[in-house]
Formats: sequence, C-alpha cells, structure tokens
Amino acid sequence: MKSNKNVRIKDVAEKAEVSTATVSHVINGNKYVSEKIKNKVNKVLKELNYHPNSAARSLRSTKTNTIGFIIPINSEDTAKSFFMSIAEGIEEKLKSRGYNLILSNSKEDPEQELNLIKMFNTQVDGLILAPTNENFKGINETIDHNFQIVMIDRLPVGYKGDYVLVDNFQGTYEGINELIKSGFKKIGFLSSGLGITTSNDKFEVNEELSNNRIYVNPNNERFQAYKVALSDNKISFNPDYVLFGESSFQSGYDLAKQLISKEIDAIFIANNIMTMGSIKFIQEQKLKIPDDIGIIGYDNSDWTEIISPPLSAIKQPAFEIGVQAAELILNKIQKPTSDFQHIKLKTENLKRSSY
Amino acid sequence: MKSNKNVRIKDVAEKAEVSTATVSHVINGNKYVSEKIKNKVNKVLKELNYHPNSAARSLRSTKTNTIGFIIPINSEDTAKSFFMSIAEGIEEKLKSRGYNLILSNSKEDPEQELNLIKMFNTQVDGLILAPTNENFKGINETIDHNFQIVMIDRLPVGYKGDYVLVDNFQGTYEGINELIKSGFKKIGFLSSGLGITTSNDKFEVNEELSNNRIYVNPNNERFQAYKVALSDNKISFNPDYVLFGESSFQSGYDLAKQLISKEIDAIFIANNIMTMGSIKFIQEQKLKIPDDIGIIGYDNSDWTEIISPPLSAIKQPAFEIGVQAAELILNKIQKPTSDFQHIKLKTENLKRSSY
DNA sequence: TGTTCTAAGTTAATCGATTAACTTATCATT
DNA sequence: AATGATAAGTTAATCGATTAACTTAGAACA
Repeated sequence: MKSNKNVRIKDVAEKAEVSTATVSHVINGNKYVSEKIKNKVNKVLKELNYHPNSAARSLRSTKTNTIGFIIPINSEDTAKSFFMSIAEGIEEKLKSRGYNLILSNSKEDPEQELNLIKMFNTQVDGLILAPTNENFKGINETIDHNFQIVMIDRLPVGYKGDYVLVDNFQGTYEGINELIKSGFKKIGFLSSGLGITTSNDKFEVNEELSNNRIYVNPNNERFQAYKVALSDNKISFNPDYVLFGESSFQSGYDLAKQLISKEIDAIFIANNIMTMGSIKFIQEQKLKIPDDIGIIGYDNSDWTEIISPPLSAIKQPAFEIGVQAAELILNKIQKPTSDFQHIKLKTENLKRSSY
Repeated sequence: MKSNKNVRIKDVAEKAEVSTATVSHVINGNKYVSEKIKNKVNKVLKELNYHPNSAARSLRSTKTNTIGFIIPINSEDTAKSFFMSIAEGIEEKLKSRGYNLILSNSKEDPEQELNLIKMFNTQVDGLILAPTNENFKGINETIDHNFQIVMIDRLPVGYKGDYVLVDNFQGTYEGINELIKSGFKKIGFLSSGLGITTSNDKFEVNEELSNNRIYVNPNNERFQAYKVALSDNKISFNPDYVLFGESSFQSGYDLAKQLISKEIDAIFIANNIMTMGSIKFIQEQKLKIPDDIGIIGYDNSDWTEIISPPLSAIKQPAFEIGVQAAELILNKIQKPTSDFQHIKLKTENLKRSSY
C-alpha cells in the first residue's frame, strides 16, 4: 500500500516526453517505434512501475482477458480434487498467455448455473463449463454476449460446440473386460444418476451418444460401456445388477449392501464417493477383496492405494483436461472459427489388487 | 451468441425516455427516483436484458468487484481438496455480495507468488493469500496499488495485517494429549518443513509465534504444541522422535520407516500426504494399528474413514476459513480501518480407531 | 527544384457507467 | 405575490487505454 494515485499511461508519456499513443505502441508493439524512443519509454515504464489499468483496457478493446470456469460441486463431493486439478490445468495455461481465471460454483444447480452465466456475460471472453443444465437451449438463451464456450466433463442435449471430454466408454469397457478376464461373471454396476433421461431405451443405441441427442453425462457412457462389454463377452445383461443412486457416501454404502445381497461377485463403481461408501460396507462385512468380491472404482483418488488391498481404478487425466480446454478456448478467442473441436482424452487403467 | 452489439445504458435511457443518469440511479439506488420512472426504467431494463459493462463500471468507480485468491499447490498435493474447500467458502460469500473470485496458483514458489501479486495489482479490490513468501517485506514491496489483504493458513514474518488461521496449536495439543491418555509414551512427530527458519531455538518460546517475529507456518505451531503437550505431561522431549521431510507420499513413507525403527509407539503426522505415505509403510510392515502403533493425522480427508482401521484425525474447518476470509476482506473494502482482525478457527478432533 | 512517398509520431474520439453540479417545477411560508 | 426550499431529473466531465486519422520531416527520384 503505497501511493494512493495510480500511474497512468499519461504520466509515463509526460515523463518520457512522448504522446500516450507512442507509449501504448511501445507496450503493445502493434506499431513501429524507433529504438531510441522505445528505450526511453521502457526506461520510464520501469521507473514508474507502470501497470496498465485493465478496466480501461477492457472497456476500450472489448476484451476482458478473463476466462470463466464454472464447476459443479456439492458440499461433500470428492469431485473437489478432480475439478481442482482441472482448474490448475486451466490456470497454468491461461497464466502463460496473460489471461485470468474467474472461478464459480453452480453446485449442480441448473438455475444457479444460468445465473452465473448471466453474470459472466460482460465479464469474460470465454467460458469453460462443466454443465449441469441438461439442455443447451436454456444455456444458449442466457448468453447474450459474444463469447466462446468450451464444455468439459459433460455435454448437454443439443450442444454442438467445442468440448473436452474423457473417453468414459473406453475406460469402463476395458475395466469390465479385465474383470471378466479375471474370472468374474456376475458384475454389478453402481452409479449416480444419468440425468433426467432415466428411461432405459435411450441408452440402447450407442450412436445416439455421439449424435448428441441425449445428455452426455459420464455415467451414461460408463453404463453403455458396461453393457457393451458384457455383451461382447457373451454375458447377458441383468438389470438387477445395476443400481443408481445419489452421489454420496451413504448412497454408495446402501447400494453396495443391496447389490451384494444379490450374490454378485464383482462391482464396477462409476463414482468416486460411492466407491468409498461401498468399500466401507464391504469392510464392515469382512468380505475379502478380491476373493469374495472384485472391485474397480472410477475415478482414481489419492486414497486408492493406501486402502487394503489397493484399489484398481480408472484414472482420468484431470489436469490435462484443463490444459486442453484452456488451449482450445484461447485459440478460439484469437481466431474464432465455426468448426468445432471435439477432444476426447484417454483414461488410464490402474490395475492394483482389488480384482 | 445473439446480437453482436451490447445493450448500453444509453439504449435503455433512450427507450425509457429518460437520461442515462436516471437509469444509473435506478440501477444503483443511490438517488431518489419516483416510482413511476423507476417502473418504466425497470421494465425497459428487463425488455432489453441489460447488464452493466463491468469494465466501464470499474474504470469509473475504481472498484473491480473482484477478489484474488492465491493458493500454493504442488502437483500431487492432497492440499488440493483443502484449498478447494476454502475457495468454495470464499466464492459462496463473494457471490452473495456480487463479487467475483479470481483464482491463481503460486505452486509454493515465492517468486511466482510475487508475480501473481503484481498481476493482481490493478485487477482486484482485495487479495486472499496463503503465502509462500516467508517475509512480508517482499510481498509488501510488490503491492503498489491500494488493496486489502487477508492472509490465510500461514503468516509471513513481519505481517501485521488481517488474517484467518486455524488454531494449529490447540488441535495438535489435544491430539498429543489424547495419545498420552491412551497410554502411548514414545510419540513420534512427522512433518514437512518449518520454512527457512529451521534452527530449533526459534521455537522455544511460544510467544514469539503470537508476536509474529517468525514465519507462522502451521507446521511450526503443530511442532510447538507437540513439545508443550509432552512437557505438560512430564514426558521429556526426544529430538530423535522428530523428523522433517518434504511434503510427499514418498517422504512420509521413508520417514515413517526411520521413525518406527526407533521403537516409538505412536506417531503424530502433521501433514496429510505424509500421513498417506506413513500408513502405506505401516501396512506393508503388517503393523497393527493401534496395537503396535497409534496414529493421528493432520488434517482430515475423505479417505480417513475407509482405511482400516479408520484414522483419527484433526479436522480443519476449510470452508469456514474461506467464508471468514471473504467476509473479513469485504468488510475491510467497504470500510477500511487500520485495526486488524485476527481470526483463529478451532479444529475438530475426530477420534476414530487409530489410537 | 519540385513532387511524391514513407517513416515516426501525435491528436483526439471512443469504449460505457458514474456522479458532481446544475436546472426546473412544485410547494410552503410570510 | 415574492421568496426560499425541496424534489426529481438532466447535463456533461471523467475514469485510462486504444487506435483511426492525421501531421510533418526527410528521403527518393526525375
């Protein structure tokens, strides 16, 4: 907290005995300035410790140099660390290009999400969104400013723009396959909701996913992959082995209880916090992993390798999602095009000792 | 992405047949406007879906309505979830008062931290900082704009301003006490660094902490509390039982190994990721918790209750830190005073089955 | 020498909202 | 009826950086 008065471009200009335009040209390098003057200005710039006023800059240039990021986190969610990693990735990339990151939380509430988007309208040049609204129409309508959007992690119905997703299908498919290879046959599937589209027929045709006629929620894809993997291994799909619940520890605990009462021999758990609940139940029942029951969790967490036995898990490249999303949106801002980029990142199958 | 042209206050004024000043008065409510006109303006405001341009606002009012938050996170840090919770707390409070949160990461690098602060100079009205610079002097010198600061989690030497900390002393003191009550006598202490101030004499006098003549790193306080608790229980302090390392899984693993070779019967681990490493080692050695060795971890994580046995831990009120820090800084911005607020939040002692 | 070009700067309008200072209408008071 | 006070709006300056349009000195060329 020093001088109350800020150094303006005008102060620099006066001290360097040039016009404000010249100072601006030196700073932004978009017009040729002679070496001599350039040096003089740079010297004064340093002497006065000048920093451009970003509000003025934004106002004039209609660029905010800021990217918004809306995460969807409920209080006790383990997704915290997942989204934090994404945020780190975004921030890292943005910083290197002189952009700022504004962070906000929709708390998985579609209405709050819309409010945030509204807030962001004049404040950001681009928005990275892990959407909770299942329909893009609503989102699109609240966007009245011109900014770029990149969706991550999930995709609302009717969205045709850029996105960075994880290949949920591949990871799950491989996981189920591995489970089967290890001799498990009655494989349960535990997940949190699929979104409003709960009727099953929606999930029968896989192409619908890519055609984006339904809400692409990671759980959808994982469920799809589960079914396809079973089918590819000539194991018939048993709806009794599939349970959906809310994304919570308790729900994981309860559903594991239900599922295990059905004499399954393995579980694929499509959600981190539910995995924790499930494991708690299994431990309480003194069931042996993997002898009594095999387990794969989605996605990986820091705790997965210190429980006993270490948990096999599908790991998502969270940081990389952030980096790619940021890269993508910055490029779009620099040169807006109407051809959309669709990025799908591979997951990693961490085989440990739970199957 | 609709109209390319933004709705300006002038557009609203024209359509409502009043002056821009009146529109502004209606929006901000800082001058009396008759009900009739107010209604008319509000109607147009809605019709045109007007949103004030924040750059223009900032420029004129010299308020950015933005708070910066700098976290210090290394790649594999479990502190991710801790700081994410804090960020949520901050964001929640800010949102309710119409402020934005800019997030950035110093990665525990003092130089990067300074750069970020420099960046923030003209961009924020206030800064919430989990400092990695151990000296406030450097930080203070890079601040040339007038903004409020609130420190959280740690305190650099020479800092006299506002802060929100956790009472690391109390939580640790209680934890060690409990350990002793449960019959443990040879209690090891594992921690990551104390900062540059590694020589021991600095920690002998507890008042120095409150006088802030040294860098207040949570680890310092925890170490202090460990020593005082031992002493209060007439247990002599054995330097061999104290090990410092870097904050990593591997280091936790290695130091636990070292410590356990010294025939201790319990460990207090002052750091989350090191706790994980330590537990890994203990599990590998097939040591029984708490029979062979008692454990308390600092701080709590989501995994602590699903390992076996569930881990006793000291839990920090992360979300609350964020809320309080935000509240504090917003109040300071609204009416700057020179009397500083020093908030210390209590931790919670989660007794589970590891001692 | 006169004309045209170019290089290197400068002038001043502009972005959109806020707000001090001003105007005008209305009403109360003597 | 004259004066003053107040209420309700308006005018226009202002915040700081950018940039299109302009100026001017000097070079290049016939």
